[in-house]
Amino acid sequence: MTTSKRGRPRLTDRRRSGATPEEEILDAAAELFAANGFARTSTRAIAEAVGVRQASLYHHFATKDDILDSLLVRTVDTPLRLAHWLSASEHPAAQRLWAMAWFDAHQLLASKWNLGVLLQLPETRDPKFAQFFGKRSALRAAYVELARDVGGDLHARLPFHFVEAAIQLRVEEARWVADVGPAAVACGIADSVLRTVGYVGDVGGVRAGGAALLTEFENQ
Amino acid sequence: MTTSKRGRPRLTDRRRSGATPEEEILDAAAELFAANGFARTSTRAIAEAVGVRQASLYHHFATKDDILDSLLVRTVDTPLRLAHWLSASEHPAAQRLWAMAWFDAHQLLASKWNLGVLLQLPETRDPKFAQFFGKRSALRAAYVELARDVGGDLHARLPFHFVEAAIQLRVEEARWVADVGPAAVACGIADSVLRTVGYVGDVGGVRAGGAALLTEFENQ
DNA sequence: ATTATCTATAGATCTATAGATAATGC
DNA sequence: ATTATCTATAGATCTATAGATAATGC
Repeated sequence: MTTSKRGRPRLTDRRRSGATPEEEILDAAAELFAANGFARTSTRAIAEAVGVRQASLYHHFATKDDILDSLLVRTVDTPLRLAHWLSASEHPAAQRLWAMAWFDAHQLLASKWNLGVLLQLPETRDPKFAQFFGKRSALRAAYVELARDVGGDLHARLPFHFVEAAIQLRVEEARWVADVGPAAVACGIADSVLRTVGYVGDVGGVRAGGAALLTEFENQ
Repeated sequence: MTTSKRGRPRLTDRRRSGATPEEEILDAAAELFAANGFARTSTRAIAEAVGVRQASLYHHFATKDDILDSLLVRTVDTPLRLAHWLSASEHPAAQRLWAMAWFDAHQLLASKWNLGVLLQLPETRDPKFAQFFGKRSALRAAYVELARDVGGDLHARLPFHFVEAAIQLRVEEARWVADVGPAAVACGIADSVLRTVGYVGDVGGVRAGGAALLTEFENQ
């Protein structure tokens, strides 16, 4: 809570959320990268948003790329943990897929900044970000696995990308998302994903089961 | 066919497809913007891909932004024409929505370069590209209209963004898209879109009707 | 002594402009 | 004369490094 007072004092008071300088920098970078992209966000702009001099960032991150790397890994880590947890669970496949889709879509829609857009930045394809890339591939594979458990091979590659449509929804349908709420939008996406893979039963029961799964996951 | 020989000769032979220098530049820029993003593609890199000196681009385009602008407008123009044509047609709503989704997804998946990624670049949100933005909004609105004609308000905002999931499919599932083919993937997306808006009837007939609509459009 | 900041700047870009040049067309 | 290219470069970045400085901690 009380920030350490070691080191030369800053010229400006703290203004960013984040307990450590690293977290302040990541918070500022997340906002700016999501709004303007990586290449168009200068280290100077990040430093200004934090309230330090440009060169001071380099005490905490070796390069600008390292800042993006930290953000990318954070974005994919939680959904991937859920995917692993679900694949070990014994619940009906439809409930597991619904839970995965809802949780992921909801995180994309409701996180503080629209970090999802980072996933679509061209910079992200650089082999430099190998750790992130591996985790993202694992998440994609988990979606395909879940989809097959529900509906066989039918359209099994689509759910992952339909869920990530939430990213553009948040950019282009911001008003609507705010009006009906991220939870309702995530619910619509998860329902659609079930229909996409050919699930024809009642969705109401799946929703309830899926929601219960997520509560269990968060208390685990 | 025979390229004009006016002006000082180039140092290098022509190597890019495109009948005019403008089209050569757009082709090179499309490839590079789609692969590396706008900000990370320098005018020098575009010029090298064309086979001219960096400054020579400026005889044809006033700024780098103008190159992107031309590409953006092209990308959205054809789908928007189809949307207008469909809204004037009398065919069943499900066929019209299916045709729109298939055509748009197919263009995104099968165009020479993955121009769709341009739509998601952060640069695209700049008010500078107002003409493009207006056309894109019109296309989005047309999708919502079609979706409502099929299934009422249920998830009417989703189809447009599910179709654009084709962009990421082409980036991240390139192998699969190549294997099953753009037409089949577009078909899967269009089917899913129908299910998303609550269509529960047989899809086979809708496909045939939708395909017939598209033939009619292309011969119109 | 250690730490986190600061100031200053090197070196590498990158966009766009100015003006010269080498063709064709009239 | 007109056109499409070329060469050269101004001016504005931007990232990362070097080294000074002002706190705390031991």
